[in-house]
Amino acid sequence: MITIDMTGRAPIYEQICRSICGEIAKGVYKENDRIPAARALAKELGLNPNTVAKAYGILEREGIIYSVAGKGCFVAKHDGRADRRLTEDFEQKTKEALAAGVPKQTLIDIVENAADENGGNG
Amino acid sequence: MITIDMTGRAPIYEQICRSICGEIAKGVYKENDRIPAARALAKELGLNPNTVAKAYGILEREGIIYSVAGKGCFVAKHDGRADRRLTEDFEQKTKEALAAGVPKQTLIDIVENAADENGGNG
Amino acid sequence: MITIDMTGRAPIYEQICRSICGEIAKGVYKENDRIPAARALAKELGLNPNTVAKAYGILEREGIIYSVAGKGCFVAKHDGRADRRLTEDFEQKTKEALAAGVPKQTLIDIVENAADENGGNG
Amino acid sequence: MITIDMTGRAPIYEQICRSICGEIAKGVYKENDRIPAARALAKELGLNPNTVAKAYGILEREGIIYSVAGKGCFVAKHDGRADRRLTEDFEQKTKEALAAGVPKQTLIDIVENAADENGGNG
DNA sequence: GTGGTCTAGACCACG
DNA sequence: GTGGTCTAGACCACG
Repeated sequence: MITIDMTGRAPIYEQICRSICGEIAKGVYKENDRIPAARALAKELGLNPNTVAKAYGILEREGIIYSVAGKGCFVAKHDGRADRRLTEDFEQKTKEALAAGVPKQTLIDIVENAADENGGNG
Repeated sequence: MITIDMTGRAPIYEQICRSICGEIAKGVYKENDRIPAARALAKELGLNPNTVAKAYGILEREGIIYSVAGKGCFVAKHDGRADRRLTEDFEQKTKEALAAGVPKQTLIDIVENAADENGGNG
Repeated sequence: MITIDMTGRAPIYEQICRSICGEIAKGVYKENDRIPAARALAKELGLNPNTVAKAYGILEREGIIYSVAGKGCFVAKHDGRADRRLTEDFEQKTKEALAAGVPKQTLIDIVENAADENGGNG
Repeated sequence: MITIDMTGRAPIYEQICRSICGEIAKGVYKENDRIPAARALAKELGLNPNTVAKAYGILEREGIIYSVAGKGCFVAKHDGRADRRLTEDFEQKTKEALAAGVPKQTLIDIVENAADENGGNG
């Protein structure tokens, strides 16, 4: 399920990238699975087709998906890239918080609390 | 020590806001302490005075500092706002990662590793 | 209708903020309605675009509006923030007057008289 | 009792003006009473003497006090000017709120609530 | 000297 | 076209 938050501060194309990586990481989209056609997804989400195309182009350049002319886009061989993409921002913000002097334990507490609210997953 | 990462994606004024909040959280700047003059800080960092002024204006509107006409800007009464500002982004990214299906433990491992690299603080 | 009093002592950007909150409070701008483009409004009011941008930036940071890249600014979910903004100064001045020893009834009389002059609204 | 809020947004000289008008309105300073010497008041409040001098100059120009060379400043004949000064800002903010569409009754409620908190005076 | 405001003009990301 | 950011430079109130 690809969802977009129009009110969010993250660019839409970036949200699409992450959303697709999330599905790959969760195993919803497996290796060599076809992902939704760019135009169909754009229509479904009410987005400009160029925006979805941009997201797919980025994922292809990153080696997370590959495109076959006239066939569509497919999930590339798994090597952790999709998973890493989901934690990149988190890692960046972790470093920033630590650099600002926030104690490690404070961050872990935040993760624990958020996980509890999220339904005890993990 | 207020520092700016010109290569970073965060706006300069936002980095200034966070940097000052970090100093407040660490106790470097205490209640009613004067923070650096906007123009002096701009000169020191090689920035336009308006950029620093924007940061100070935001911090004042948020109640983290207050300005006294002709005197400068000072740290307002402590109430955790400065500390919260430092972990807001981290919390947001934590939620996004969890929502994307990243296991809690993966996030904690990232925090632990980053803390080690950061000098074992925490 | 967004209007500015150039002779007033309130900063222009603050007048814009309040004016927009007034339209929201009156229901002229409803949830998810688009507010005027910053540049168009600046042109209409004879202001520098930056001044309007400052107002919009403040309203967004306060959660009263949200911006969508390339689309414009929109009214955020209603939660009374816009309404509160319109009476904040009044409340502050009320407290100051009472603290200075002005009787409550004197203030109410002033409100009644002003309302009559304003066209008997209320 | 003349008091100043250094963290406040109102200029110090204006706070002095109002504070003295408040004492006059309350009858603490009566007609022809001598008000505190500018230099003494500045020392007591930790202010620049020029700031107090500016406030006294304004009150004299407004006819609220009069100065006698070598003797000091004294309360002028009562004619409501001091009282009006205390409600001027309130009246201004009342008009602004009404113009923004705030119902009269909302303002009266705010006055009532503030008066209750202020100790039921009025 | 200090911060607050505004104009002018430029560049950028996003869609 | 839209808002977001930044530089440059000016003027003002305040003390």
